[in-house]
Amino acid sequence: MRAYWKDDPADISINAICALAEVSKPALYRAFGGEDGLMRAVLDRYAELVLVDIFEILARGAPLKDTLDALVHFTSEDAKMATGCVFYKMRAGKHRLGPQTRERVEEIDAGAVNAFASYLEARRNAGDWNSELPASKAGRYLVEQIGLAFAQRAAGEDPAQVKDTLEMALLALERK
Amino acid sequence: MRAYWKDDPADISINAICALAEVSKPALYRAFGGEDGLMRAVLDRYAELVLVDIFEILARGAPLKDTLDALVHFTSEDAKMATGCVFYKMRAGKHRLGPQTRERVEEIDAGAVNAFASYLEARRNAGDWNSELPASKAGRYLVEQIGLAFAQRAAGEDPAQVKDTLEMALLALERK
DNA sequence: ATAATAAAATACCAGGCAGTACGTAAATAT
DNA sequence: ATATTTACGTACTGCCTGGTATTTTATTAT
Repeated sequence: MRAYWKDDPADISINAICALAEVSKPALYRAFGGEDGLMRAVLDRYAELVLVDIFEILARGAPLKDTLDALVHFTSEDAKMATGCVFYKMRAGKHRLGPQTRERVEEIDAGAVNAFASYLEARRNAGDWNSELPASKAGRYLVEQIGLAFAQRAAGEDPAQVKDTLEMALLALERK
Repeated sequence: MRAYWKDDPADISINAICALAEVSKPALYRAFGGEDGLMRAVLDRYAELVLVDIFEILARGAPLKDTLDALVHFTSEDAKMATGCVFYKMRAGKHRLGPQTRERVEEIDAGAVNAFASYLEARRNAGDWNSELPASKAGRYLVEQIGLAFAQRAAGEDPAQVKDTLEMALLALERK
């Protein structure tokens, strides 16, 4: 997971992972079945270890501004996300994934859109979000913009600039 | 160029290109020196064949709304961009590029930010763009958002959805 | 027509990849 | 204590990669 996190999953070979983990290759194959199984397992672990933080931010049910601030901070400033996000890295190279990993990526993607949409809908009912935008469209938009920010971080861009871009993009939620 | 355009440059081998172009491998090496030289040459050709259209849109000096509409249409609806943009594909996998191609990518990137910024500055002077945003920051923002849209197209997302996302993102230019 | 030269392709190189056959060592069963 | 099973790593497979040495083909000079 750490290797996939620091580098691009597409650039890390099974051989390299075995060396890093000090595990024999057959041991890895016995445990995970193959590269697809390993990546799927990594993604599952990453989801419950890291992505859960994002869902937790939404679950607080805080006012829109606070929530967006927290998301912006987590995405563009949190030190542990300095090399980007495993989920979004895999999503960016979706066509290279095996079937198991790909399916899991799509599940998480859909789940994230949904979680954002539900949160926004709740804020709309709370009178906190005044927009004619369908919540589902806004949820999709959030997922994409956060993905862009993580891609920028993974590319080594200045966190301040990543933050600028993301904050600008999120202005669209308050409009229309 | 067509191969890099349809697929991800990182997924197209020199061997595959030689087969597609019906050219022997040494012939390709004589002409371009290597993979880096080939990609750089492709990028140059692509710039004068396709990217020029974007710069041409800006050069018209049309009102902001018209220009943004044209950019949105070109990015999210133009049929020839259905598989994304060679430049942005290379930029997305920058760490995998050779030195020549990488340098050219960075030049084009900087040039694009500049062209957008200059255009916006001109529209500000024309009283057409009322924003406190520094033009350079807005230029960077535009480059990133167009990149996101092309990445979505390359991933096969519904053009209508790509358009939605990009149009939402561009609202940020009118705000603040 | 033949010899020298230039151009171009075949066939190869080392290295890395995902994945596995197989021999060996450890643990369990009798 | 011995036989059987289970776990495990070495060493290998076939394949593909970017890049090139060598041979063959075409052209030019004599």
